[in-house]
Amino acid sequence: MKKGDHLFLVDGSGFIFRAFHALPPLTRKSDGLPVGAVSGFCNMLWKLLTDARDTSVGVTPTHFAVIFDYSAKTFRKDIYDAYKANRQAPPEELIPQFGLIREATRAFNLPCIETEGFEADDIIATYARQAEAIGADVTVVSSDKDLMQLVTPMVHMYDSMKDKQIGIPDVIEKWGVPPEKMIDLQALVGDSVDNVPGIPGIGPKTAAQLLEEFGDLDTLLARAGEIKQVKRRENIVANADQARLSRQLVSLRTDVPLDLALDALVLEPQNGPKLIAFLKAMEFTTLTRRVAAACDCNAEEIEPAVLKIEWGERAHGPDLDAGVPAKAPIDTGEAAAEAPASLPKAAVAKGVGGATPAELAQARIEAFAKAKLDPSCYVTVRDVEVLDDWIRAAQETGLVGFDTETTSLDPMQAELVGFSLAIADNTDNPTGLAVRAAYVPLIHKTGVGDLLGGGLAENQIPTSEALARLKPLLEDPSVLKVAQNLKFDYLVMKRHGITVESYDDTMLMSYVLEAGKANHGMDALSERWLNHKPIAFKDVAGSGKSGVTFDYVDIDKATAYAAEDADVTLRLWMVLKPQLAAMGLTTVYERLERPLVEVLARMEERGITIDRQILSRLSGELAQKAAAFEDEIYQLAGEKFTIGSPKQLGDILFGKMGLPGGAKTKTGQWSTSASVLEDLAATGHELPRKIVDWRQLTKLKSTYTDALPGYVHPETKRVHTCYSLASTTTGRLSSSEPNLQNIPVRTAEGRKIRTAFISTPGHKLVSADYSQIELRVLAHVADIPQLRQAFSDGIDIHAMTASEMFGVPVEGMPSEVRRRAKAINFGIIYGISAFGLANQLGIERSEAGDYIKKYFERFPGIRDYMESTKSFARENGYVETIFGRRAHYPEIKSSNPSVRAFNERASINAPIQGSAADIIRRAMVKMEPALAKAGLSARMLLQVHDELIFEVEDEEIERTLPVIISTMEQAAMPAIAMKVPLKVDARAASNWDEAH
DNA sequence: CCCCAACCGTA
DNA sequence: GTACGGTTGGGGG
Repeated sequence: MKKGDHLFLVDGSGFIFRAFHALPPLTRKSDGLPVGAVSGFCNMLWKLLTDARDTSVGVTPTHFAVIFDYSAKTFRKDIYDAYKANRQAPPEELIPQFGLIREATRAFNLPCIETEGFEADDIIATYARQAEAIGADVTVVSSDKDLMQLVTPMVHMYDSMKDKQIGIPDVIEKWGVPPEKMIDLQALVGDSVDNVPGIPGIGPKTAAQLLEEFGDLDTLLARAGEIKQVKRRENIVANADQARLSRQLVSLRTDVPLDLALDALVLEPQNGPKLIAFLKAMEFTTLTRRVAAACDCNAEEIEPAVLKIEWGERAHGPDLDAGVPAKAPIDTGEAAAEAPASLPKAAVAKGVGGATPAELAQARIEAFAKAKLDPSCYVTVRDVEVLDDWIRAAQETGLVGFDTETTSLDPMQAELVGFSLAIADNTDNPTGLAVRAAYVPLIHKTGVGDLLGGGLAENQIPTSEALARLKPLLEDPSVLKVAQNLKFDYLVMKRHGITVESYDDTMLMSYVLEAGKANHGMDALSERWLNHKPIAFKDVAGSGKSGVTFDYVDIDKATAYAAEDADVTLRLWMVLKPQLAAMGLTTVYERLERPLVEVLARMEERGITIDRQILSRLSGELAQKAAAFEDEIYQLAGEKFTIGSPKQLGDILFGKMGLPGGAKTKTGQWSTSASVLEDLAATGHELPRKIVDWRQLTKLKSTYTDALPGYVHPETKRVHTCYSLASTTTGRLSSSEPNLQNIPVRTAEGRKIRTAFISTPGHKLVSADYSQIELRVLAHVADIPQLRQAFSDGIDIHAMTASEMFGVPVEGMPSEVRRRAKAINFGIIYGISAFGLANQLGIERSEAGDYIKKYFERFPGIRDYMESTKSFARENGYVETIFGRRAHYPEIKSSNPSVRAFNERASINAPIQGSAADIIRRAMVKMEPALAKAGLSARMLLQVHDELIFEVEDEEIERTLPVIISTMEQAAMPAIAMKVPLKVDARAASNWDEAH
């Protein structure tokens, strides 16, 4: 930006309120979505962008941005708790328009800006002052008096509804003071809407008169005694502090940290088709025609955009990513990763009667708790014509419950046995909801006892033919597929060449709503929400020795089971979806859960190569070493026994040999845990040490070197772990079959197992891990100055802690001192207790208590964070991550002190662990588009909580590392601007041990 | 055959 | 002190 340029800053949030009240007849789209303010906004933008010269502004913009309020929580709230406290929730019709106006802004190819902790006005002030300093002209598109303090000879305001420019004389005319005195005037007058107190009995006229007389607020307050009017004098003297506070509240900040520099606001040419697609979706016919004419496009040929905002959604809580700047500093692929699915029309356009989202959700809950499932609506589909009818019905409804039946719970091994579809005929009237469902058997066999090996049962559509019909439905972005634990079905279908597009997952919805509170399995959800106990799998397929795979289940029984599953899933969606909106959790679901389904599915499908030879050699070595220990152990014990049995071992150690017992287990047995054995070893006994070593060797052998080869897939020859998206309270993933998130790394012996995880020829494994992400998150959420500083400066965080606490200089610090500080730092993350810290460090509990006290003295903000987190948890029963994910702790108020304390520690930990989990989730969602955009072929294989592992072609490694690193480091953006930088270390090698 | 307790691998 | 999953031994049915 240079002198003579002209910057337009639009107050987006202000516009919505103003337009809403100024345009009385409520404008609605055909489905009932209210769009009056959006319409006014679009017309205004178009006018300013095309012929600002013909308005009273009289100049053409060179730079342009639209600014929004981020959320109600700003620094002003910290100064004055009551700030904007009595502002009531925006009217129902307004709510969806906040998101739509952001979408409109992006459709106009304009940057859409908001910053956490600041109001739009502060951002506008900051940009305006920066531009002015360069010598550029500024037009603030708003008529809000709060912005009038910004007016100077270079900065004008513009009231777009009255087409009136506002300059210095206009401010004086309206308020009786020049712009630079607006702050003092507002401080005296106050603002009842925003709850700025001001001084009672003083309105604009009196304030202007007083400022005229005394010059400014400070002088006025200092010389208030000179005021003749008794009442007025008393009021001013009594409320001087209130006036000073008010001045603070109304003063706009001009030092807001900005993600986009002024230069990035340069006006870009319009993207005609993109804008037209949006305008068509909004049904703004006049403006669509105008835009089409101006950019020489044929509007007929352009499909309406799929709106990401639906009526009834996002009632609370902002979409943290709503303000993704059109020109993000780093292209994170955010747009590509955005929610593909939208509610089908039939399910959307209701609730226009004015019910709140919470009321809608409650009505659904009640309706579905009463509605009965009707198995007479379940059919078996045995020919293609009938299947086509079902698929056509699903296309028309735009919404279908979907479930696969297979021979295995492992999606990489499972054979597709059949699938089911559920269709709701009258979603507009949930009380009278009728769901019909079909099961399509594909490869069911004849009777189990059939000695001929169970040939195919008759009258089943051939798999290839059925899938050819199903594929267009599953891949149709305009039909929403609803499944329970979709990742499974997604992978099964993917292996048959079908990529499911547009989906929702009821398991993930439940997880977002109730993590920590409830089980998210389908049967439990059904009992909870539908008052219906579904047929148990073991009742149709048996279990254990008498169990069969689903292809041996009788088709009638299979239909009853499978059709019911699809029915239940669809009903659960009807109940859960409105709750997401009502609870303000739609964004968490759409940004952090749903997109991961396919990202994880692809990771699982890729798998990773392990070198079985290395493992088998290791296994032999471990067996030999363990055998040697066994001999010595029997010798020392004086008899043979089952070393692996804690009970028998306890008898030997604490009975026969008479060693002093340490801790007890919860069943009252003497504990034989490693720490107890280490303590005994330290007192000079030989046996305990050998037991510890034996345990390590046998653990490595049984859990890793022996077990891993069994997971190698017979065809791909790779190991395909299964990630669970919904099994932790905090938001972390978990990995199983095999668990690749607990491969040893701490001991040299254990690390050898990592050398068996290898890259394919011509490739390397790249491991990229966040450095100290949880401590960084802590520094961010608790806002600890020393921690923030240390991370910004790249200082050793544990040494810094030690130095703060013990006064030891970082240079030449004894390692023991640092070790203690490190244990304390970890303890803090885990919701520290003196007991736990003492245990960890092997010190007295009183000494550990002293450390904690000292720590809190040096870092009082941490204590504040812990206390406020606990009281939040007690009050609400849950805690939140920085992205709004909830973790529930229903037992936080338990009368059992140890249960209560445990829940308190967990709720202190959850926002930290969970925010870190959210950050890496975001990185994973952004990663594939980022790599694709850079033209790289790297494949993401594994996630280990703070680490991502990729397989990268040798020639691409140098170009890939920076993309991976920056995607991970920027993952919180733009939803959250972290107060500390995130740091990622990455390296490449031919095996996981060397890469890590 | 199923489930639990104890133990231990990871972040 | 947080969050997981896997293996083993051992008890109950």
